[in-house]
Order: sequence, then C-alpha cells, then structure tokens
Amino acid sequence: MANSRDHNGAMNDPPPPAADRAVFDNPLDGLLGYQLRRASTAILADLAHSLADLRLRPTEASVVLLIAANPSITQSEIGRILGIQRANMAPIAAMLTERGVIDRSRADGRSHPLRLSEAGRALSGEIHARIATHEARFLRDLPPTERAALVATLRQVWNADGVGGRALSPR
Amino acid sequence: MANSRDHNGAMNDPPPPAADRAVFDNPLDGLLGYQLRRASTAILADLAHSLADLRLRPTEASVVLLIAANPSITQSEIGRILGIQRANMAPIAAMLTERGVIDRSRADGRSHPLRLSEAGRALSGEIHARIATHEARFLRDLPPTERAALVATLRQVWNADGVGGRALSPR
DNA sequence: TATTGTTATACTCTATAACTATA
DNA sequence: TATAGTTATAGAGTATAACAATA
Repeated sequence: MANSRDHNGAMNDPPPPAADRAVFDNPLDGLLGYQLRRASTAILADLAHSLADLRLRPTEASVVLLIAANPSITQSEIGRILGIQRANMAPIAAMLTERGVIDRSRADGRSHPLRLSEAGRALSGEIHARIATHEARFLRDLPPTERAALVATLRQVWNADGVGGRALSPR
Repeated sequence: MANSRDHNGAMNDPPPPAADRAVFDNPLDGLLGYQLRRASTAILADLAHSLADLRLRPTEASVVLLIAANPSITQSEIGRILGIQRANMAPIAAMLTERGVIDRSRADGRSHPLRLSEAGRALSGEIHARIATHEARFLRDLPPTERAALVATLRQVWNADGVGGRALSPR
C-alpha cells in the first residue's frame, strides 16, 4: 500500500523525481476526500484487527459502547446517533442479544430498551481498552494539541450543514 | 476515552441539553477513528452524488484522474498508488475501455499501458470540475490555513509507518 | 521465480422497500 | 398516521485464492 513517497509538508508539491525508478503523480493527494478515505480505511482495518478475537466488528463494538454509555437506549436511537439504518441495526441487536451481551427488556411493545448484561459490561471495558491502544498507534506522532484539533475539525467537516442550514448530500 | 462529556479541545462544544427531549452521550465522539469514518462516508456519499450522472463511481473517477496525470501507467501501478487490489482493478479498467474512456495499448504482453482517449480527456476535465465544487462544499467553513493543514495531517495519519518503520495493520 | 491481468468468491458496510405490530 | 423492529435484497468497497500468460 505504501508507495507514494510524498509528504510534502505544506500543500502538494509533486515529489521530487527519483531518477532510478518511475515516479508517478497522484493528483488526488491534495484532496480532502481522498485523504479522508485513505485514513479512514487504514484506521478501520487496524481496528477490525484489534477487535477480531472478540468476534466483534467495529460497528458492533461501537453499538456496545453506546449502550454502555446510555442504558435503556433503543435500536432506532442508536441508529440515529451512529448513522446506522434501522434495518441494519436489527441483526446487530439480535446477535448481541443471542450472545448474552445485551438484555432486551420490552417496555412498550414496540420499543425495546437495551442494557448491557454483566458480561456485556466486561466486554465493554475490554473494547475500551482495545480502542485506546488502537487510537494511540495513530495519534502518537501528532503533537497532543493537534490531536484534539484534528478530531474537532473532522467533526466540523461532516456536521457542517452549511451556513444556510441546508444539509449536504441529503440522501 | 471513557464516556465523559468530552473534551473537544477548542471547537465544537456538545449541543446544550434540550431538557425537553432525551439527550444521549456518544462516547465515540472524541475518537479519531469515529470522526474519520463519519467524515469519510459523508464526503464519499456527496461525491458519489456529484458524479452520478457521469455514470462514474468515486473509485472509477479516481482511476481516470490518475491515468490523466500519468499516461502509460499500468493497472497494477494504479492499484498500488490508490490502494486498490489488482483483482479489483480489472473490472474497472475493462469498463473504462469498453466505454471508450481509455485506450489500452499492449506493450509487453502482460503490461497494458493505459492512456485516456480524446473522450477520456474531456471526461477527466469534467471530473476535475465536479470534484472542485464538491470539495469546496466541505472546506468552505474552514479557514484556508486550516485546510492544507487538515489534508497534510490526514496524510500523516495513514502514511505513518511508525517511527520504527513498522507498518500498521500489515495485512 | 516473479509479475500482470483475470476470474471467482466472500465479507463488511450501506441503502431501500415492504411488512408487522404497536402507538 | 407515525414509529419500532424486522426481513429481504442490492450496491459498493475491499479482500483472498487461484490461474494463464509473460518476463
């Protein structure tokens, strides 16, 4: 995966020709969308690897953490917060229930408040630990002040509904 | 990283509790991986929408731009640069050839240098224009100095092979 | 032996439509 | 009528294994 030798400190100077082997120009290198995709897939793959022996995928682990922080939250609410369709939450909730990670009370007849079981709380703690180690791998080369700024800027990028309040890509 | 109310270094404070409706805590909000995934999926969906009437998906458009910038590049080389498996490049190159976007010479017997056709160059120009507009939508709220810094920081995140030179998630 | 291109296949995430049962 | 949960299905990106042709 690592080929492009470039790090151009500031913007996008093309990398200096190497003379001994072919050098290619990557016109995507200065694009936010490209860098987001590459960074996101790299960190996601590493997270998947970090969680693999827990038999949890990143999405599933994120659901566990959200339930841990919000006992009695419903599937639909989780989906709205994490950007997961209701339809895609169903098999995740079913799997976590079947594994004994969550308890599904029945409050309403249609709403099912979700809570972690005892085992689920232990699992949640383990997920936290894995994620902390995982994140540190990617953040260790960034000055601490830049870390928070990066996260905050990213939050601003996808939460930007625009100055006029209109949403981007209103699917 | 637990679930405290979150630390955003400077920028977005969490929205003030509304008192009339339930407020949930998102323990993922301070995580780099989470913010990367949300930002990446948002911008990717917008890009897909921006390219839809060209009948190009983001990946395909990125291949066109890379060929435009590097005439005679091979499929394998494109894959190495963009992080696309050789196996996944094949149907993309076949489709672009069938549509008359690229010309495949046969240099080698096994290497096929790719070049844009006349129509391909026009398409490449259109892609550039679409992407410029698209990127501007997500960057317009960021001070210009922060834009380049953000892109450079993201590049650093996924290109960080670590201080010791070992690669992250070496699949 | 190594590389290019290819086919087949599978997994994850995402998306929509349609259904039920409740409210 | 609107919402919660579910099922079925499809699209897109990514991944591996295996093969033929070529170097």
